[in-house]
Amino acid sequence: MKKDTSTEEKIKEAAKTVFLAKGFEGCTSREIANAAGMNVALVNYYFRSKSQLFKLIFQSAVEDFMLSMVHVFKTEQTLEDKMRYFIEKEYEFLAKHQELPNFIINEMNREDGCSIEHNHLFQQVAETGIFNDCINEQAAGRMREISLLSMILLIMSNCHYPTMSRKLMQSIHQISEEEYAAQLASHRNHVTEMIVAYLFPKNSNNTL
Amino acid sequence: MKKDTSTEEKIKEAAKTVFLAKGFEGCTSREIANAAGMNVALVNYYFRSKSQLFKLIFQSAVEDFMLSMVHVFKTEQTLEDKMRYFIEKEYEFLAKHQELPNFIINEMNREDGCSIEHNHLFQQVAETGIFNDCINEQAAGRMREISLLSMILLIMSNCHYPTMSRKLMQSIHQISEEEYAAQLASHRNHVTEMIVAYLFPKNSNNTL
DNA sequence: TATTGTTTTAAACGCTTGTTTAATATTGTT
DNA sequence: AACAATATTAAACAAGCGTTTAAAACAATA
Repeated sequence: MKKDTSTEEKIKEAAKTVFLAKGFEGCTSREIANAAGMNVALVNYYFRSKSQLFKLIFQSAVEDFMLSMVHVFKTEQTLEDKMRYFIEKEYEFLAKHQELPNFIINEMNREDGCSIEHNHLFQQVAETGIFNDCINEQAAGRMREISLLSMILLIMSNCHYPTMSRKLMQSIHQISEEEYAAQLASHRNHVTEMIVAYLFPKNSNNTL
Repeated sequence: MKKDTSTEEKIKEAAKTVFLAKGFEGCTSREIANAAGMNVALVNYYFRSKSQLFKLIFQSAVEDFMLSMVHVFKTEQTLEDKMRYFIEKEYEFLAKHQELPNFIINEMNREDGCSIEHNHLFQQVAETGIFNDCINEQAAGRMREISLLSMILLIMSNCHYPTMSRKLMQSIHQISEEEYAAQLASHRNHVTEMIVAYLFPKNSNNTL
């Protein structure tokens, strides 16, 4: 039937690149078609509309995010080590997908923008048992009493924001892309130690 | 001469509201004109073009940000108290200007987007002596050795991201706007204690 | 009141947008 | 080889975009 499956896939890939870089309103259907080396009409032939194609890309972007989370939380380690490992992996992941956090947050803020189908994705994270682990450790007095929301916020703030604000920080500090990447690596250590020390006060060995 | 100065000002105010909510590409000249209760042509009559008007709004938004910073750093307190006070004021400020962080970061990432004129604004912050204070305290061993960039990143991450990700967090945790605002208030305390404890290890009295 | 300069308007400009159409090229099936 | 189904194309569509125009309304001055 299909002459070449790759046409549909090529458009999808091009769309992902363009949408992630510029957002829904920041690009055109023709731009996506050109990036895929295809005719404009093919975008709608395969995906009905620009919005529909965007929704597809958005959902898969959210999934990418969640799965990178799930992978870490499934490992067998102490909760503290999971946190350390998670932050490490998150920084690695974000180095490869710089635009992702901004992309998702922008889209959620846009009117008529996409939203995430809550049940399916969040359940996967919950199934790793990470939240129960936290509650148990808190009950045992080995972890600071803190809401799940605050804990997630602490971690995501310190992982995502440094990536999202790259251009802003480069501008403020007048440094190159490479220098900032290097700074990020050392910042990751600060973030890890700071968060772990705060969440697990008794274990922490504060070294100046 | 001018029949009513408020026409120009009304357009500017409407533009600020609309641009902050939707970004440059997310709105139209007509939308701004309508929000101001004016004719489309008047936007270009007073501001030459959509882009020129946007640049004006952008610069004033960046200035708002910087000035709220400068105000805090000018106070007479210990460095640690300045940090506490700064985080407090930043949360207050962001509660009133929720869209600001996202607005600035998006604009800096957009191609052909605005950039901040570095010298003028950053110098004002530097003139408060905050950076010298840090260097001095570090030299005296009262503050952790950490780059200025990392310090700024720590603070901004934990202040800005919780505001920027409001919609995302509401969606993940299935909570209302009011509930999230309440959570933010308690999160601010965690952030303050965590950062202060990390930056000033000797002074910190970790209470679980 | 007549004249000037400024402010506001409705309409139009050329261009780009997302989407559709209708014709053509390509493939798979018999 | 002939036919049907799919894939691809160039062209067109109406709608919306930022911007300009040229005329009208208004205010100030003399």
